[in-house]
Amino acid sequence: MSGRRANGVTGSEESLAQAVWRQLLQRTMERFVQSSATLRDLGLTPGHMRALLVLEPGTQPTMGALAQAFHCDASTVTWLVDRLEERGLVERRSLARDRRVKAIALTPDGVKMKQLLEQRFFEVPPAFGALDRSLLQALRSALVEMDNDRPPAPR
Amino acid sequence: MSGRRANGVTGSEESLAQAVWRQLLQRTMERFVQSSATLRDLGLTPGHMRALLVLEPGTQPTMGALAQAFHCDASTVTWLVDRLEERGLVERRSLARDRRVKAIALTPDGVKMKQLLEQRFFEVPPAFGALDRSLLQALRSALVEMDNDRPPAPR
DNA sequence: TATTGTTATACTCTATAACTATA
DNA sequence: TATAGTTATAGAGTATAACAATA
Repeated sequence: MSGRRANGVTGSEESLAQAVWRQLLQRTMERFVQSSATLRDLGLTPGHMRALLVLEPGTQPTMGALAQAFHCDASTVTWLVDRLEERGLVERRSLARDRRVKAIALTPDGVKMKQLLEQRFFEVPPAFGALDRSLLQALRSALVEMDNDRPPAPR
Repeated sequence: MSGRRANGVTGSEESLAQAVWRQLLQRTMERFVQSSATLRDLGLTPGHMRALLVLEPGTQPTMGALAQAFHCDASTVTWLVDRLEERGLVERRSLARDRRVKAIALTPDGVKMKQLLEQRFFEVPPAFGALDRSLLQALRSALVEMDNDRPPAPR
């Protein structure tokens, strides 16, 4: 696996990028595992977290839009929003223009909880924060490119 | 949030690292979501994946060791290993020195499946592979440091 | 008596299908 | 008739407690 070539890139370069990317995925996976401890502290479930990360203050997506964002079934969103409402983190709002749809908005408590959660979840590891500015900028460009590479319909 | 300071680092530097780290976590989260499609292709569940990523060919951890690695209950490991055995990916081995413990080893099929899975899961995004060698090396050092920063007992 | 792993059981999360209320 | 969301129900995944085998 170490001497292989691809795209005209030499084997050793390929393998460096591969090793670093792998490490990156592994460190971030650990971050997710750690987040379960954070969640316990805040009295939240992974479902709560997922919702709080997607919902933005000032917006009020419909149940259907949330199902799309979460890549899950409509009934699952009903269940999840029930849990969030029980915790007082979101509220269902009926829209006058079409009384079938429900718009989901963060409550003030929900906004606070979201901030708390993001503060902890996205906390920058010291070693990463110490990286050179130029390196971070190059990395950011690459990340933007990766974002553009994504297929338009993420089903 | 943009003008805050920490550790004597100026606000704008702090905020660049923060933004890039956040992007990084978001890209890798997407990678996990994408992996569910890969899993479907391979006929595996997220549980299968988790196990295959942890198990190494040539090693045979005990059930208890797996429970620690997965941060889960002993009975959950029993259940998970049952699923893996049904698929022919692992086998339980009794140890002569202590006939209570079961050692879990990848079967030849399991090794193949692990390779296939890792090939796809750790596939390097082109934009990342195109980064400068020096940048990748700096990043690798930071990642190693992050690894060392981890608390020794990850409960 | 303590430890390793399993079984019985219950709870959470997720999906499918049938339903209610609007449109 | 079609659509947005809910309810009834079933299945996967996870945990707690009681258990069997071994130390």
